[in-house]
Amino acid sequence: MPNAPALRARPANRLLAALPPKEYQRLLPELEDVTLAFAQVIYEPGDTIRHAYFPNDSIVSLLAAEDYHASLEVGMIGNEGMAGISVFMGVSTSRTLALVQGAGAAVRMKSAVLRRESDHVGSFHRLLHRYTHSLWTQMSLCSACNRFHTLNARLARWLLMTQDRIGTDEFRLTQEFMSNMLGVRREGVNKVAGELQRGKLISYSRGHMAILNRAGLERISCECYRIIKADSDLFLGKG
Amino acid sequence: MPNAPALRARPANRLLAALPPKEYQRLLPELEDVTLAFAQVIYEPGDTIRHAYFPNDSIVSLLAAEDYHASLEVGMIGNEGMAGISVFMGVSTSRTLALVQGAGAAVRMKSAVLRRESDHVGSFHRLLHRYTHSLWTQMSLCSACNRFHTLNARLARWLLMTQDRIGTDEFRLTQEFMSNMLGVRREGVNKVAGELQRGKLISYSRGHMAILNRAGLERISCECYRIIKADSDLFLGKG
DNA sequence: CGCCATATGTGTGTTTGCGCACCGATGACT
DNA sequence: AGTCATCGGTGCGCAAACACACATATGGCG
Repeated sequence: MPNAPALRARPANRLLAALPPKEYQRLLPELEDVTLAFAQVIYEPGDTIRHAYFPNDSIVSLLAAEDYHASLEVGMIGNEGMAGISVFMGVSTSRTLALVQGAGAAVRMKSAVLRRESDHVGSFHRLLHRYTHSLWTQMSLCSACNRFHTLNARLARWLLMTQDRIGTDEFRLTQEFMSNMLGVRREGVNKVAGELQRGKLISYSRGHMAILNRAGLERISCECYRIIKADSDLFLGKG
Repeated sequence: MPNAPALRARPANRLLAALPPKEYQRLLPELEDVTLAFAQVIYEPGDTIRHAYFPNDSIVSLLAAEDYHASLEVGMIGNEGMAGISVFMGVSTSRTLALVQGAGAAVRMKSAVLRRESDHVGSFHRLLHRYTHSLWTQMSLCSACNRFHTLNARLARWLLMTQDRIGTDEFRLTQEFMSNMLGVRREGVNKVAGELQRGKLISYSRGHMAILNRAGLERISCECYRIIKADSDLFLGKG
């Protein structure tokens, strides 16, 4: 068992951490440590989903990709969740593009194992149901957010959500990348990111982003950030 | 059992119809016939979900409502599905606004019964999982559709989806209502609906809409319509 | 050190949809 | 038959974001 995190008493992934210790111990042999590289593609539309990924300090983004020049993030998955939830719902081919938005560590589990372990209504099953609902809520909120809120507010929200999941003040990120997530052009991101930088809320250069003033970003961001975070924390709290 | 559709051999709702006959017979005593009125509110954010609704020829829309003047449809539920899927996922309060977009018949089931009947991994459970995934796909596609496609194409898509679920060429529908679904102003709907009417694709007057040329609408609509329909039909076929 | 792919900054003109204001038409109800 | 709330049509100014076209900066690599 070369890559199994056998010595780790408590998982870094909060979804796994919400499992009863006994359940987690049972899953442990099936978990494999992996490192996710920036911009790595996890699933493409039509792909067979071979593994479910539980990020530790990495981030996986789910994208609805219209074509090469029009994509939009529909879900952000960090240590509060899992990528590959379709498998749990009985569908083993991906409908969305899943790619690594923040490099870092994750553990993964074979789809067959996920199916086996969630094929009866127990702690794991219930947890995945709750997580599905949480991601669902995130999706519908972001849908409205993308429609109604200014790019300013949305960028701030997105940066906050990213920082929450990656856990550090600095991370790799280009304007081009952000534009793909927010479904706008790079020039648009340039404009509002420039404003944030001049306001000393963030600082960036050649793909290196730093959050300087979280409180300031929270003020600029729309309510969506708070609501999504509250819902996410709630489901984990109630396990 | 006053309102039970006891004599109905096969259900009009395709989700229920996809159940093995034996399972359906077992659920039958728990199903209650209801008539849903146009614009009736099924759930509001924060509401406890008391029933799950299986439309026959009615339509329930799930809305993300920013405030009174900014709402957006995030899911459309007709005879292929069920409103109240949150209950299945273990959450009994609604996060979205669910309202009747097309008046008609439905059957409903108490939330407690839904929980009981889906609390083990059987046909019903698996079917609801697949439906959850289908609605999920619809949500993410529409999210991108709302972002990238013209109002023209989106209105055509929405009308087609509505007609598929309501089953007739004519139905009640105002521009104001459409604007709430599509997340745009009434004036915007007026503009493109006027074009469709002049092109003899639809005809409408004072809340009465008629589809005159389905094929024409399909040409104008974006691909999203076809993709969503294919995915929806697929999951029911594979039941 | 110099090159170059990558990342960022900026300008111009156009389109889409918003906000507001208002008019006209009509169906339902008294 | 008259009233009135509802529904539909339209014009105008504005803001956001688009498409396209460049200019500039810089880290990494030979």
